[in-house]
Amino acid sequence: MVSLSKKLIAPILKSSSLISTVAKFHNDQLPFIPFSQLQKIKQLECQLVSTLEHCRSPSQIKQTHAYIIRKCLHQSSYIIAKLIRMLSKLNVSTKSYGASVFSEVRHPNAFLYTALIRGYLVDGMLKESILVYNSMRGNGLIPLSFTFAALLKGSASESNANLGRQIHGESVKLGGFGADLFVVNALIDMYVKCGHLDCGRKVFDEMPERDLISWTSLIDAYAKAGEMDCADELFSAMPSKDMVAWTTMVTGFVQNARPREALEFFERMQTAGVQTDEVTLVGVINACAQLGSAKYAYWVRDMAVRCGFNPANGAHVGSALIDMYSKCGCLEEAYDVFNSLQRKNVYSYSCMIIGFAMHGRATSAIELFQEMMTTTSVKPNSVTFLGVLTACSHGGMLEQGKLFFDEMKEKYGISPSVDHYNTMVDMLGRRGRLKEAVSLIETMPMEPNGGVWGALLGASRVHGDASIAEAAAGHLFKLEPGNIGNYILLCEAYAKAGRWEDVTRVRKEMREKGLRKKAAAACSRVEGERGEVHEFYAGEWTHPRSGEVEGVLEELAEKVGHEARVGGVVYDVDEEEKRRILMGHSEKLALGYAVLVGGEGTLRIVKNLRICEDCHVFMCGVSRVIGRDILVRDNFRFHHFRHGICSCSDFW
DNA sequence: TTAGGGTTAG
Repeated sequence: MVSLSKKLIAPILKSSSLISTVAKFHNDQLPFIPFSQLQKIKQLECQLVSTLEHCRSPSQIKQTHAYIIRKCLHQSSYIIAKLIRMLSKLNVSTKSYGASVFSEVRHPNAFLYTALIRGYLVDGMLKESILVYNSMRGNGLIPLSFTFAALLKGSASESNANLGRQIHGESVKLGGFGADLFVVNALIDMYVKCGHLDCGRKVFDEMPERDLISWTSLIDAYAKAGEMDCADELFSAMPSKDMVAWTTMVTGFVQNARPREALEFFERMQTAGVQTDEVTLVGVINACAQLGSAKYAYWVRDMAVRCGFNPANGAHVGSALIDMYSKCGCLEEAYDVFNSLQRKNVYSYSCMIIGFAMHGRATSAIELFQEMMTTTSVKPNSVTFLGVLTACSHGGMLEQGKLFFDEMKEKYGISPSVDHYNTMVDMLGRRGRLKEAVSLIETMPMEPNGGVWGALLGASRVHGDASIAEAAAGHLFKLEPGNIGNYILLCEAYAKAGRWEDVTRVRKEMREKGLRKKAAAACSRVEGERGEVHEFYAGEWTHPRSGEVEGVLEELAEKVGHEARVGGVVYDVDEEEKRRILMGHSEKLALGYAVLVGGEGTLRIVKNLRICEDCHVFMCGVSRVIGRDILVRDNFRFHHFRHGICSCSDFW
């Protein structure tokens, strides 16, 4: 790297006469640079800028900077702007280095001022960048379009729409940038990021001319706001669509948990002959992860290879693949991808640790974490610790987990988030240490959320502690008034403690509040014979083969000797009807279908809600009688049923 | 010398 700099700078070292000309000019000993030498100096500037562009570390830049000073070119706005930009790109704070380099330039131009503004903005120092802007104006310089674009971006990052509006006004008044696409696109983006999508849309509608960027950023904004219909409408109206626009739609559907439509869009994109890049691929991979279908997972890997991507080279694609394989129940494949990665970063490690944790492989997760800490320079972040703590929780490793929880703050300076507390409550609760869980909640520096109280309620239910369950449920009823699951958990806790009159009271309360299980919301997916995905909804016998599925389920129930856990049914109906409702749970329908079509190997079901106790018991039994492993992914974790036993040790 | 789409979470 050093030799590269020397090679590029070598011609400058030889041109001493030029250098003395430049020095004299900058020291006001020369009124102007002779035209014959001007071209040559411009060439030297270009060479230095190119050298800077090749720098890959702050020390290389500092070295090059030393050359620049020795050759008296540190007065060149062009060179110094590049230098500040590169420092910023390499995460050197502008305040610590860029600003002092800037201050040595006696006549900075608008480019250099803008570079400094952008440097401060990268560091999140909006105030300082405004000060630089003001001194730029004070020196009589006219800002450039991207000066305003940068300042608008800065206002967006502080969610300061008023400032943004002011800056835009100034750009119109001062520079006549009223129709400049850079400025107007930044304005749209600013409004959107400040949460004023309607204002962004208004600007868009009033634009005399729009480019791909105007369209795409608005489409993305609609997608992120959950308004896919509006996004779709805009996309259709777009006069020409490129890869980024298509990808925005694909990832938009993924962000809104609509993986099927994401894949449909991707198919349309390919039919339209649009190229695919890593970003598109990450979207498609995430869609497959959401579907949880192993077949799709293999399809996407083949496609990636066909498109010429080597997952081993791309951190984004690699991490997404690890996550997808874990979520599709293919842990071995996830680990293969992980091992094949040439460069592993905190994402790849975290994805893999979380993958192990999800599958109950606590020891593997912790070993991987320790490997990361001892053999690499990768620094863990809060998500890495979430994975590690989840692993401890699922693996019942309480003492180890407590140690990690303390260390993450003391040793690594990562303060625990509400999610970390959530995991700790789960970990303690699982071991029946309910009082300790309660005191931990009391020490939380932030308000406990529904997850924390839910973990406590779930644990109280399992351990039959009705009074703690009551307290937790009290908080949950306020935080999540429409969530019927909390009422059910409380009922179960009462039932376990034999407090039947309380069970009746809560059920009555539920009826009075008109709480009903949203039947259509529960959905399970399973792959058919050819890898096609079948969806089943609770209580809906609409699948073309549901008659046969019903028969299979009845047969299985008999073989297993299944006794329905009717306690979980909150409808006020007779026992027989309760049994029928339980038999119509989506994961059972999916299971029945998979058994009906037959096949070998692990049977994989993906559910969008937490698996209920009756289904859990049923799956245990069925795994025993059919002699196949059943893998159910619910919204919390994996349940791996084998020979009548589940990997979650019946705690979830 | 500038801009739009992306990876981890019970």
